[in-house]
Amino acid sequence: MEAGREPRLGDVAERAGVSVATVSRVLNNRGYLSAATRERVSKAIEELDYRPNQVARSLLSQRTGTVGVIVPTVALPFYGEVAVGVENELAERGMRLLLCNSFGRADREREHLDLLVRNRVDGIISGAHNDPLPEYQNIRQAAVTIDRELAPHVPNVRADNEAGGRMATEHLLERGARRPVLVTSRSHSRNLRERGYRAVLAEAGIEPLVITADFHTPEPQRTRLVHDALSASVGIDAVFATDDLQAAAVLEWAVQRGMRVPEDLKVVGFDGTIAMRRALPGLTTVQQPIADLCAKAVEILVARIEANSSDCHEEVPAIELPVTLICGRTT
Amino acid sequence: MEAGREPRLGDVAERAGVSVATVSRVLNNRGYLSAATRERVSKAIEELDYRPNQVARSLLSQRTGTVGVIVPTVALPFYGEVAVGVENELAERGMRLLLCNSFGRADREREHLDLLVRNRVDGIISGAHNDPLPEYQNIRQAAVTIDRELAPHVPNVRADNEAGGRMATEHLLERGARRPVLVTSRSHSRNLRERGYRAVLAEAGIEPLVITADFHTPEPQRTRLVHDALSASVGIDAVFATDDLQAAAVLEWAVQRGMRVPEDLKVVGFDGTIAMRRALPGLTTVQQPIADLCAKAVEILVARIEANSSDCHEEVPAIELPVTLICGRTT
DNA sequence: CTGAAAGCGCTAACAT
DNA sequence: ATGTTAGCGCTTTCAG
Repeated sequence: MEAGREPRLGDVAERAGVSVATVSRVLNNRGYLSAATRERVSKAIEELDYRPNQVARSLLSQRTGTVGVIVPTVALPFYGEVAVGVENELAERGMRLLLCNSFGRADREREHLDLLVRNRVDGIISGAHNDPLPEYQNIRQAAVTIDRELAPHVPNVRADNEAGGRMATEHLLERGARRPVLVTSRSHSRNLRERGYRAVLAEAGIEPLVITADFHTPEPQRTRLVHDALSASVGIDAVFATDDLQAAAVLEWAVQRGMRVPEDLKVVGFDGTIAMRRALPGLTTVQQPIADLCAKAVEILVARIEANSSDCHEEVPAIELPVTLICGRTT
Repeated sequence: MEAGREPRLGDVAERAGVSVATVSRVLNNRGYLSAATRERVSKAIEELDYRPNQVARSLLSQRTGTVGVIVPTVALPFYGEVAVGVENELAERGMRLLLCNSFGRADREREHLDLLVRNRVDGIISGAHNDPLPEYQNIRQAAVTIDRELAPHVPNVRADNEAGGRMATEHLLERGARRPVLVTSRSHSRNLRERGYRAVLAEAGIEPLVITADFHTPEPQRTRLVHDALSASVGIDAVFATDDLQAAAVLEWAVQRGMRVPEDLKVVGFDGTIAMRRALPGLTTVQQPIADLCAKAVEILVARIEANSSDCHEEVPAIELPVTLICGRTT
C-alpha cells in the first residue's frame, strides 16, 4: 500500500489475500464467511487501521447519516443546548450533525438550506427564528422544527409555551404583583407565551402591558430598548420576560435604578438553560424540557427518513411538552 | 425524469440535449462552451432545480469541504461562541462544520474522532478539554486546537491567558484587594491563567490561595464545592475566577452570605462571551477575542489542508491573541 | 463460501 | 466546441 493515503478496501483485501467483496462482507457481517477468512480479514483491518470511507458508502446507499440543524446561533444558551440535545440523540443512532447558524437572517438560512441539500443530508431540524422560507417547499428531505411554525405539514415540537406563560403570570400575581409587564421579542397572536400572559391578566381584570425588543437586534441597542421602555412605564412592579436573557436585562435595569428584587420588582424568565441557571441561580424561570424536545424531534425525523415518503403532506398537529416553574429569589 | 428523486447530471443533460460532460463544464465553468449551450444548460438546471451531489463530488475530488469541531459542549457560552466563530469562517470559504460535543469524556472524543475520519473530513478543530488522546497521532487529516495543548506539532491558537491572569489579579490589587483567591478548574503548571495570578501575587508578596472545581463536575456538586471552599477560607476579600460561570458561583456565594460586591468582595471573571455579558452585565471580566481565535484557527487549518502535507511534523509555537479587561461593578 | 463486475453521481482525460 | 469513457471507494447481484 502506498504511504500517506487512507487505506482502501483493496488494501485490506490484498493483505488478507481475499477479494474486496469478501472484505466488504466481514465489514457488514453479511453472507456466509468461513471463520478463517473472517479472522484473517479482521486482522488486516486492524493492522492497517482501516476505516470504511463513508463518502463512498453514502454515494451508494443514498444515505449520508447526516442531519442539518439550523438555529439562530449556538452562542445563545438555548440553541446551544438544543444543538447538544440533538447531537446526542443522533449520535445514539450513529448519525452526525451539520451545524448552521442563521443569525435570524433569511439569506443565511437560504444559503444553508441549499448547502444542506447539496450535501444530501438525510433530514433537517430547524429552530431558526425568522419568517418561514418558501424554499422549504422545494426540498425532498425530511424536516422537523423545534419551537417554530414552518408549514402545516412540517412537524413542530415545542414546549407548552402558553401554559408556561400562564404559570409565570399566575406566579407573579400570587406573589402580590399588581401590574405585571410582558417583555418579549415580538408581539403577535401566535406568540403563545404572550397568549398565556394575556389570558391570566384578562381573568384577573388587569390591563396588559407589552414591551418588545426583537431577538435579533444587536447589543447594546436591545438592552437600551428594554430599559427605556421600562423606564417609560409607570407603576410597574413585576415583569415576565419571555426568555432568561431578557430577564437579565430587566434585572440590570432594576439594579441601575436602585430597586430591590423581589420587594420592588418581581421577575420571571423563560428557558431555564443550564448556562443561565448557573449564571443567575436566583432567577425564577419557566424551564423548557430541552432534552425531551430534542429527543422527540429526532425520533420523528428519523421515522420520516425511514418512511422515505416524500408524501408526508398531511397536516400534523404541534407536539407540546410540559414546562416546569423553577422558583428563585426574584419573585 | 423519474419523480421523487433528486435530479442528476444526466437529467439536466437530457433536458438540454447535451452530454453530461457539457453540463459538468457549465457547472464548473471549465473549457470552451458556446454561449448557446451554456444558455440551454443553465435553463435546464434552473427548471429542474438541480443541485450537484456533493457526495459524488467529494468521492472524486477526495475533499469533503467539511471540518469536524470537537468541544466539550456548545451548551456553554464559550464553546457555543467558538462554534459560531468557526462556522462563520468556514462558511466564507464554502465549507461546512460537523459538530461533536465530547462532554470532557475521552471515550466520546475517541468515538467522534473515529467518526470524523470515516467521514473523511478535511480537517479537525479541537477545543476538547480532557487529556490528549493518542488517537490523534494516527490520523492523516489536518488539525488545529483552540485553547488546548494536544501535541507539539498541532498548532494551538489561544488567548494570552497568562497576560489575562496578570491583568485580572493586578486589577484586583489596584482596587484594594489584600487577599485575592483563585477559583479555577484544575490547578497545574500549564494553567496559564493561574500562572499569571501567581506571578502577580509573588511580586506583591502575597500568599496565593487556589480553589479548584473541575470543569466537568456535574451540578450542583461543583457549585457546592466552590461555596464550601470559599466558606472554609478566612480573610478572603477578592476572587479571580478563571471563567465567568465560576465567577457567577462566587457572586451567588456572596449573595447568600449577605456580602456586598464589590465592597466586601471583589470579583473578576474570564471569557466575556456575549451571552454572559448579557446575563451579568456588571461582571468585571477578561474578554477573550473569540472571533479572532476562530479566524486564526480556520486560517491555519485551511492552509494545512491545502498544503496537504501530512509531513507537518515540525513543532509549532502556540499563537496567542491579546485579551481585554472589561471593568464592571464587581470590582 | 468466495470472486468478478456493475454501478452510485460526478469530473477529467482523451477523442472527435 | 462537445461527446465518450474511466474511475473515485464501496456494496451487491450473479456466477462458480
